[in-house]
Amino acid sequence: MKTRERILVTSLELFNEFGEPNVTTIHIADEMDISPGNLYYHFRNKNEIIYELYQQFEKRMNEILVPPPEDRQITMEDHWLFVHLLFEHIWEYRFIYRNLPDLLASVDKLATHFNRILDKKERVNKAICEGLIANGTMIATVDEVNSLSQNITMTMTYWLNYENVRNKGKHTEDLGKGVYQVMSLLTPYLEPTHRAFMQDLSKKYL
Amino acid sequence: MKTRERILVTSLELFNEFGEPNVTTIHIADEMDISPGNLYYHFRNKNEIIYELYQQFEKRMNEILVPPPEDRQITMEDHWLFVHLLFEHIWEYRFIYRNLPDLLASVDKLATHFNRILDKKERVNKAICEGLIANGTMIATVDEVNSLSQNITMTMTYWLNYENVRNKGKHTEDLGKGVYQVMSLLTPYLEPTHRAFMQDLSKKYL
DNA sequence: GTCTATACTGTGATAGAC
DNA sequence: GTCTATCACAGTATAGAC
Repeated sequence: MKTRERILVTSLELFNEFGEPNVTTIHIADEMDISPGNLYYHFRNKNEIIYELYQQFEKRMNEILVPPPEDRQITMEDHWLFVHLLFEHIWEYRFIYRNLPDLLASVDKLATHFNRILDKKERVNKAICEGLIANGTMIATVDEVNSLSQNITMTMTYWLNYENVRNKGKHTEDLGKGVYQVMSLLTPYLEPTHRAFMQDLSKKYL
Repeated sequence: MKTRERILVTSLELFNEFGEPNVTTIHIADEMDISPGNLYYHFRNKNEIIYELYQQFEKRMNEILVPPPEDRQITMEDHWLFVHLLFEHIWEYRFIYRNLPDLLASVDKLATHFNRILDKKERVNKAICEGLIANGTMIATVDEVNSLSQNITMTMTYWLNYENVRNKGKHTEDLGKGVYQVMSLLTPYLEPTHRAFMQDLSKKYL
C-alpha cells in the first residue's frame, strides 16, 4: 500500500476510535511510523484528509442509496438488507456522525453534500414504504409515510451514536439491535399477516 | 448578578451558539469584559464551568422527568405537554447534545449521570404508554412498548441536533416540529377514535 | 475581586537536507 | 519520498500587583 493510502486508512481507524478532534496529525504519523513532515507531503492539511475520507464515504453511500426496483415486489427482507448495508457503512465511517455540526462546518461544502445524502436517504425510505403499501404489506396515509420516513432517516443517522452513549463509549460492533430498532418504526403499519418477519427478528434482538 | 453567575450565563450562551469546543475561556472573558485571570479566580478550569452547567441541566431535567400521576387518566394532551417541556429544556442546554461522546468523556462521572437521565426518560415514556394503554387510548404489546419507548427516548435526544444539521446550522427556535415528530411515533398505536389530537397537531406542523 | 503579564503546552504547518 | 528541525499560534492556566 502506498503511503498516501496508508495515511487515509490509519486516519479513518483513529478518527473512528477516538473522534476526529482528538486525533492530531502527529498521532497519525506516529501510528504509521512516519514523520509528520512526510504526512504533510501527501496532504496539504488535516482537513484534506477528512475531506477525502468523506468522499469515500459518500461514493459508497450513493451506491447503497438506490431506489428499490419498480419491476419487482418489495419485501421486508429487502428492507432488512437495505438497513443492514446502510448501518454497516455508517459504522465504517462513524467518526463523521460523532459531531456532525462541527465536522460539516470544518470543510467547505460538506454540509450541503451531507444534506443531499440525507435527502436521498429520506426518498429511498419513502419509496420503500410506498412499495410496501402498493403490494399490501403495509397500510399508511400519505402524512404517515412522510413523518415515518423522516423518523427512519433520523434514527438511521443517530442510532449508532446513541448506542455508543448508552454503552459509555465501549464499542460493540453489533449492528443488529439498531437494524431492529429502525425496522420497529415500520412494524405498526404492517398488515397483520406480514408481521411474522419482525417477530423472528425480535427473538434475535430483544 | 455576581460575576460567578455571569460567567455561567455567558458560557451557556456561547456554548449553545458555537459549540463548547469552539469557545475558549478567553472568548467567555472577552464577551463579559473581564480578564481571563478573573475568570480563573472563580473557576479552577473550563471543565468546572461545564460541570456546573451540566448540574443545572440535570436538576431541572429531574423535575421534568416525573412519572405521570397514577390517580388520573393520562391523555394525549399530557403527553404533548411533557414532550414540549422536555424539548424546551434540551434547547436551553443544547450544547450538551452537540457532541455527547466527547462532552461526557471530558468530565468524570458525567457519562454515568447522563445515562441515568436517559434511563429515567425511557421509564417515563414507558409509563406514559402504559397509562394510555390502561385507559384504552392506545393499543400495543409489551415488546412494542419497549422498542417504542427506546425510539421515543432516542428521538427526544437527537431531534434538535438533527434539525440543526438539516438547517445547516441556522438556529430555528421552533420546537413544534420536533414535538410533532416524537408524538408521531406513537400515532399508529392510538385507538382510531383518539387520533383527532394528532390530526390537529399535523395541521400546525406539516 | 480584578487586573496584567507571562509561562506552558499541544497542534498545525513549513523549510530544507538527504 | 522521507526525515529533522523548527516556527507560529492558540488555548489553558498561574503569579503577583492593585
